[in-house]
Amino acid sequence: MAPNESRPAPRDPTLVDVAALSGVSRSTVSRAINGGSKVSPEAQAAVNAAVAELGYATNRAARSLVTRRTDSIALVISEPDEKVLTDPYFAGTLRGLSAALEDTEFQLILLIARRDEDNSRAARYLRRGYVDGAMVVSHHRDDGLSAMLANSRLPSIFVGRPWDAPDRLQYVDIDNTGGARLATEHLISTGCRRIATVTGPIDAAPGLDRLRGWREAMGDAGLKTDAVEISDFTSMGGARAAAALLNEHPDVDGIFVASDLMAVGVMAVLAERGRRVPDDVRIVGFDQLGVNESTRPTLTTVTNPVVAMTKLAGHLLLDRIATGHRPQGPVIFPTELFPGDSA
Amino acid sequence: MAPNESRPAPRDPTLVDVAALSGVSRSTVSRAINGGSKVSPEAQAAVNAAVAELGYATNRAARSLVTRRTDSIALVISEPDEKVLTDPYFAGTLRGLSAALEDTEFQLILLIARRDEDNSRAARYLRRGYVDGAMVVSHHRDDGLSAMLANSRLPSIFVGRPWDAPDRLQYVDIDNTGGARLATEHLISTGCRRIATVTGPIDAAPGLDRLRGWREAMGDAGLKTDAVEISDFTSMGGARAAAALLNEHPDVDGIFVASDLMAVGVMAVLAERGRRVPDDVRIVGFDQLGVNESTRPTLTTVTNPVVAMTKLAGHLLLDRIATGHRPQGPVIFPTELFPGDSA
DNA sequence: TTGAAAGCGTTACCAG
DNA sequence: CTGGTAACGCTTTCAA
Repeated sequence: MAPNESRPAPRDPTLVDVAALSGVSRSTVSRAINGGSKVSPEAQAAVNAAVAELGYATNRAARSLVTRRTDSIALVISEPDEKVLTDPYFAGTLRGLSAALEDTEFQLILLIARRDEDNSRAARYLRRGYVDGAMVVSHHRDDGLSAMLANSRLPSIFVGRPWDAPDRLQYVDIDNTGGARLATEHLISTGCRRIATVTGPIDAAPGLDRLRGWREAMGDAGLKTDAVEISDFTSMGGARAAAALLNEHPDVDGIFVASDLMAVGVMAVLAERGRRVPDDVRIVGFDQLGVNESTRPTLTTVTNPVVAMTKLAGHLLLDRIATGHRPQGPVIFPTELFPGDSA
Repeated sequence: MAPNESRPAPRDPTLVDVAALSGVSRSTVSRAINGGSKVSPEAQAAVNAAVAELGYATNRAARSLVTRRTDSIALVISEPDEKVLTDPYFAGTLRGLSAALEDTEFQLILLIARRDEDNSRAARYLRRGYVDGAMVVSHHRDDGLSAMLANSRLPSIFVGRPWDAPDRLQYVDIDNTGGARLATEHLISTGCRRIATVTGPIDAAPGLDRLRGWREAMGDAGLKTDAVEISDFTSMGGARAAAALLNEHPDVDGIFVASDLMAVGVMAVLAERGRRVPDDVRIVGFDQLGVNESTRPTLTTVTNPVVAMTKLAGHLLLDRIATGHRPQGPVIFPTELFPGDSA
């Protein structure tokens, strides 16, 4: 090869190249590539062959420019404290959405909205039209996400009931209240009478709902509902809450901890103070995302089908994007008590 | 408003609109928007005002079409077993990269490459040119990622030494071997003589290197290196390994566990079998990503600055994308022993 | 069923 | 420093 002829500009193949090689027009190639409606079998075959031979891949930007779609959807995580990202719950949402997008052309764009900075960064991004849809998997009262999306044309779905306009926004959720009831009733049925709860952040729905479930069950049983520690879904937070709890209510004999991660911290403090689980204090957690199996004793907990739920949420979102349907009512997943040795 | 005049096609504002409003040409608007070189202060101001008034946002697709950049970078996670995604390590990589992209126009595209499926899915995606760069944060011998990227023009960076062509691929890493030595030497110095190790997967560099560090330290001290359990970085895996270990080597008095998550499982089994930590068996973990604080006793471990490391990796990658420089040599972060009560 | 042609909104080159 | 003009690669009418 002559030195100067050897580098014919390593340009990626385009539609034109495919058209040339397959002997049809650009238009036909385009149709063949997208679902092939109104394309003769011969043309289709020729195009397929050319695509394979050339290693052709559509230029998303060019397509996007004309279709006005981006083929990408955002997973929005709004967390004030970065540490929280450590929760296996988020890993679950990632897996669920990832699974839903698996056989599609959609790509997953991760949007982490730290609240301490200008909280509109994520909102701005979403509004700019850089994604075809948004799935919000964590969201707090003051992040403005639900209000913004309720007033936007961007298809969205919340995992967990949104703070504003839950009637106009589509969401999936688990039965947090029911799950918390289940947990609390289990403690009651095994003989606990002085039952406390360690809650998640109460500026978000899950924290609030699980607290409500505990209250309801306690009320129904005629038990006092004064032993409440508000925490943050982290294991450190759980430890702090447990310490406070033992100081203020030394007589507790059961604790409903609103997440397994917090329960780890609670159990550690209990062990430190010489309280045996379940003999002295019974514990029920919430989430069943793996950590419940690695505590000693293993944790009795409430199931939380995050992966299935976010996968469904992903499908619902894709569906809305494709059909343009209006938001449907919420889908609520049931929860169950998951047996362990801590209660 | 007359019914028919009231909907003037709610088209997003474009460069043309901005140009019209600010009284300059499209070209000038474009320059003003991108770094404003060769733009008079007046023009700049006029454009800024128009942009603000119109709420103009660049159309990424159109820009991408001509610049041939996508302004997005992929975070690639290649894990055979989905469960592993639960590791706080991944949350750390997400935070690090996310932080590096924070003040840029780049978006983070998450690519989860399950290995059981056609393992080329991720590779194909990367090769198609849909991202400007890739950061691989988990990678195993058979996933083909390192070989593919070594032969590709796509700028990439590995977090953790790549399996193939570590000399041609850029990477950042922690001193796994050194950290493991540190841990093991600490066990030795506190009097342990029968020291086992529970390793990570040995088809990936961290698992291998931490095992090597243990071997070196043991060899230097003239101790036997036969108590090795190969595991998988999960806490369940750690539990299984511990059970096997206690059966085969009941006389162990120290264990270097290659990750804190596994250490949780190990400690649970130890507790079950009535072995006290640290009195009967001393434990040192690896990672210090939070879980070390929530075990009882708290875990002595080795620091792993994932967030800082991935953040730096992100900057290095952006730098390469911007300048086109060739891959630099690796950057290795030192590790330290982090005190706890388990050793 | 096919192809020609007209954009989609931006950047980049060049002359002024 | 500025503005005109030509791409960038694709989809989508509209005729044929």
